[in-house]
Amino acid sequence: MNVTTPTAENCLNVEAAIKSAARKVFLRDGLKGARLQEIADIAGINRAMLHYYFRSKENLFEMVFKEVIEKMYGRLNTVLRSSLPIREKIVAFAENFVCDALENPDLDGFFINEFAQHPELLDQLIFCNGKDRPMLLFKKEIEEANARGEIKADATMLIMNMLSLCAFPFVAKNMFQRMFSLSEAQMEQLIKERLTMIQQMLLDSVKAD
Amino acid sequence: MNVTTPTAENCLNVEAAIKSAARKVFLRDGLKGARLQEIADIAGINRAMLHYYFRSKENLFEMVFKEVIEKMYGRLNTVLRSSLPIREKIVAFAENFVCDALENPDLDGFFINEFAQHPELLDQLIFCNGKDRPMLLFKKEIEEANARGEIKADATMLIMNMLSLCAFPFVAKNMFQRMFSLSEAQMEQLIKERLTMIQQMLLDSVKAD
DNA sequence: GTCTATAGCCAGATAGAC
DNA sequence: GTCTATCTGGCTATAGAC
Repeated sequence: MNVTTPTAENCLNVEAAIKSAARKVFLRDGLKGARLQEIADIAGINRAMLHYYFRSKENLFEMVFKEVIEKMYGRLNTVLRSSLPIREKIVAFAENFVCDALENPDLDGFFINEFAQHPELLDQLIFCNGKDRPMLLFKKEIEEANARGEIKADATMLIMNMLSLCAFPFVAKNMFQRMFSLSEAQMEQLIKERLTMIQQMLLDSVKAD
Repeated sequence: MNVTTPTAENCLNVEAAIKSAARKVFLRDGLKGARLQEIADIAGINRAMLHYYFRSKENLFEMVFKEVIEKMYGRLNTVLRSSLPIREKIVAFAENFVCDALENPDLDGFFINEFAQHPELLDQLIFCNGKDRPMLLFKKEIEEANARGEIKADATMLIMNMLSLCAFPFVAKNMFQRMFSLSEAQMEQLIKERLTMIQQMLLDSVKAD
């Protein structure tokens, strides 16, 4: 390989570096909190280059955010579109959600915060892009399983409980770590052990009795 | 009453107006997101006056934040320091937490976010002020109830579950409302109905079986 | 494509008249 | 105590040389 840096290739490298850096910083600090200087530093370029490749901060953010949404859809759909029976789907969802979140610990907090701060932006991305909405499909499926008498649960509440139990420890990770003086590793261990318990809680909560 | 505005009284009024305005804006937008201009507008004064009464933005924030912490301690201690038996304490905690959160819907999200963004600031306020830590006392109480065989539950996990089920719907309020197309009133109604269910889930989760 | 320099904006903080 | 005017700094964005 020659070192005469072909333009197109360079371009891809730089773009990839920027996107990677931007994802890191935006996920940690949010739209308002992120600084272009830091993204440029991490990507190994200067601020002017950021504007050359992506016109504006919001542009860059939107791109990162869309990727995060895609990732979320991906991990949700893997389970929710499967043909598992309802109980196993609940268990698989929790497993899937928690394991993915362990790999991207900032993701849930980022999502919740940006949603709270920029509802208008997120509306478009989530509801107006022609995609199905995994959670609404799942809600329907729960209602059908109810009608068939397989489970007994209010669909909206069940989904709320699933997301609460799965996501909150990540959203409030800092708080819990300090509250109980847990190291990073201990916290991760705890969340892994907790998975079995919350799966059981969720199953118990839909038992027709 | 004369209208010749006694200084001291005026001072109190202005200070109270500022604190009230600051609480509103900081709770909604966080430390970084809040604008002094808006706080001044709501308090009916100009920015210069803010700096006259409170030296800096961070000063003002700290005051508001301390009040929020006090409020939290208040609502937690009411239940956690009571002499209720452990099961009833769990039920009462959930009821207390949810009802208080309904009255201050921004509070939980504010707390979680600021905690995530400024851990250093919060350490001092929470752990170094000579107060007891309600949650740690409660953890101990759970462990003792376990030792006596009254319940069977890991203390840390139980507390995580309690906080997750109680707080997450408020933290992710926006998301849930849009996900299920719920109005403000519907969301409030849902959370009220949900209370009984999460109390039952928590009780089920500590049943010694 | 890459850089330096700078424009332009906005927010927090301060000076100083009244 | 209250106001207007201004300073200062940080950040996004752009102009223009190379």
